[in-house]
Amino acid sequence: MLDSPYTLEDPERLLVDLNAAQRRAVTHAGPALLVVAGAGTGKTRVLTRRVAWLIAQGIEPWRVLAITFTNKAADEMRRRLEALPGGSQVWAGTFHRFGSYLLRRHGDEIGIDTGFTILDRDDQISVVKSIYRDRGLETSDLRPVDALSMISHRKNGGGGRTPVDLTHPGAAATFDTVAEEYARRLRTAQLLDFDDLLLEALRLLQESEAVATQVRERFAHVLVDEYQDTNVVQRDILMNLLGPDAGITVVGDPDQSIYRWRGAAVRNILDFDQDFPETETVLLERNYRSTARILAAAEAVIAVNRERHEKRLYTEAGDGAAVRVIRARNGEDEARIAAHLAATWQREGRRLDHIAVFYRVNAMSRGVEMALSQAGLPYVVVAGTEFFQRREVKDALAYARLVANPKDEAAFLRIVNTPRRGVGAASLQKLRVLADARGIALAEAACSARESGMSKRAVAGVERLLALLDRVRAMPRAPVAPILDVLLTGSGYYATLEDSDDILDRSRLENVRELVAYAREFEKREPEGDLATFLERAALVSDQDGYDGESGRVTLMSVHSAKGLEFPCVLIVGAEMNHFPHGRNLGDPASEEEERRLFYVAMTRAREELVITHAARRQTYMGDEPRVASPYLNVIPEHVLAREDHAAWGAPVEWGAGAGELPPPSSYGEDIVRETGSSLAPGMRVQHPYFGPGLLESLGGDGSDERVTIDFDTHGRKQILLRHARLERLS
DNA sequence: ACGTGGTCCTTTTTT
DNA sequence: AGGACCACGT
Repeated sequence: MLDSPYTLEDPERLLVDLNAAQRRAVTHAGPALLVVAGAGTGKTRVLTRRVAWLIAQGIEPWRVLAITFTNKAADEMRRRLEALPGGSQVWAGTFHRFGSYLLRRHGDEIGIDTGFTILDRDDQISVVKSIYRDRGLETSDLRPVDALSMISHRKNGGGGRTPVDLTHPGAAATFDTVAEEYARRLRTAQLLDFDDLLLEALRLLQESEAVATQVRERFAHVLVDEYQDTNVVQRDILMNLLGPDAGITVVGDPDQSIYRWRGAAVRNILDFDQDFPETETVLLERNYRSTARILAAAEAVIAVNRERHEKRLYTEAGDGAAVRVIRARNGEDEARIAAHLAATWQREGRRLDHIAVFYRVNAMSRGVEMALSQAGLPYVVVAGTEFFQRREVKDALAYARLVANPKDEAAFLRIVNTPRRGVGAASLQKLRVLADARGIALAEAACSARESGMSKRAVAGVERLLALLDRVRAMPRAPVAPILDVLLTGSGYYATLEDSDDILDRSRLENVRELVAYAREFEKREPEGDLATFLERAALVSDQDGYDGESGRVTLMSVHSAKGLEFPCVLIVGAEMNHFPHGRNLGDPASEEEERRLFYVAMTRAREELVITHAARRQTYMGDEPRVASPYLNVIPEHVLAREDHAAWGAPVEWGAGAGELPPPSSYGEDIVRETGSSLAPGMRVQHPYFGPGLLESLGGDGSDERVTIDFDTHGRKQILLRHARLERLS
């Protein structure tokens, strides 16, 4: 690009298109800088420019560490910095990748074998479940996933409340056993879970003076993006990373902290100036992304939160279109409306990849996907990890993991009998006994299968597998794709899928082949990369990594995955009480605030068009249920909204493939509320947006003072001012 | 050892 | 409505 600002010839060029606050951030010279950057204020740009600025000031690129929230963001930053001499030597990546990087090089200093493999969530669950089986634990005392979240909670510094209630008899004892055995198994199998990557990296910096010194001497400046979503372990890593002359820059927005549930501590950003002395704070408040109406709507929602530090976003963009709130009859209609809107936008000349649909839970993508297909609109679901979590892909990777780490228990359990080798539960039980007796990893004990007392057939099966693995390990410095090919062919994995007449196996085969293709691509992209690196990349993909902004398709994703992105047109579906905010997060003020921040994140992704939909009824696993609009929709000032009700008029409406207009909406809001109010009578079952269902006992007052008494199922008897409450009648 | 069918349970978000 | 788990039969 001709006018790229990324040049060292004239560092001032790095600043020309920045506003005053952004410039202050980019050029700051002190030891610690906190950039509080509201949504759409250009923080990514500031961060990248700052790296370039530091390099222009004479810091060697390889002495810069940039921690991003996704690999995608790291790639993006590297791409921009490439224009600078040495720019590609900046270390850019996620915290987990940095942890892995340190441990791969220096782990042995603290007793971690550098040939470790990484355990993902599915693997974690399978390890825990196998502990339950081997130790005779009861899942009714404590669910394996709950044991796991407690283990994780404990490891990452335990922000927030304890995720699981251990007062249930047997739960505490079960947890202790699981936690202890889990740690032991990971250690003997040279496995690190996601939390370990951070925790052990921290321990490395704390316990090895040599490594700490080396790292501190290397990095002259550390930059961290999305600081509001870091946890205390990550903060401690930073504190241990900085040499006396090193600088640190963090960028974030407390209002966009959405990962408390996995240990993120908003306190990190709020207390940054106490953790790092001589901090200067720069506030970015000018929003370059959204129209004034969208911004006003979003601000109204976030303003309800009490735990925040005030900041005021402003935009010089025009008012823009009204934020549309659409009430649909049910979930299917809602999805059809979403597809219809996308089709309309497209007809108006919008690119499909400028349109995004966000949902609170991934399960909601299904309905939207169906509606889009029926409308003939191409779409893409952004869930990068999804591919790597498929059974067949995990199987293939498990083979590779065993090659890299012969002790990898999770990988071993996964494929020891896939395809069938006659090694069932009974055989594995015997192997476990042997492994425990010798204090070695399960997969290691497999080498002594003969001595375990397994059946002849099982021993033969295990030995066939071991021979294959040995053969591959003997391939000297082979690239990854051939390794995978030999494994999948030699094991009979390909053959099994090819010979199957199950339709699903067709696509499984394709997925496995796609993985091999991915491996080839990896080799091209990172010629230096070995098998361990490949496996690390595969283990640490993030959902956004696969996102292509120019796919030409409508983009579907969870709100969490949408973090950091922006789209001209945004649709938020499922804006209903108990769904968004999610029912599980109601009742605890801190969780409720996080839900609201999540909604705020969703809204602030939009540049020009924001449409929020909800359904009057929805099919849930409990059956067809009446739904109440999200309370968030009640705090948005009406003058920025356009409410449309497609549920009020009886008959279902067919919206064909982008044909025609939506049926004339009835307006709702004030009118409907009063209408509903006057039709209320004692004895009715009603639904309140905050208090849920209840029995209407009496009506009183008049005019604007009209009030009702309701005995709520879960909140007891309350008097409610009718003009404040959006009551709905339940059948 | 392994496939089948029935039952129960569950439903958030992800590196 | 879908998946995970168990019991049973081969």
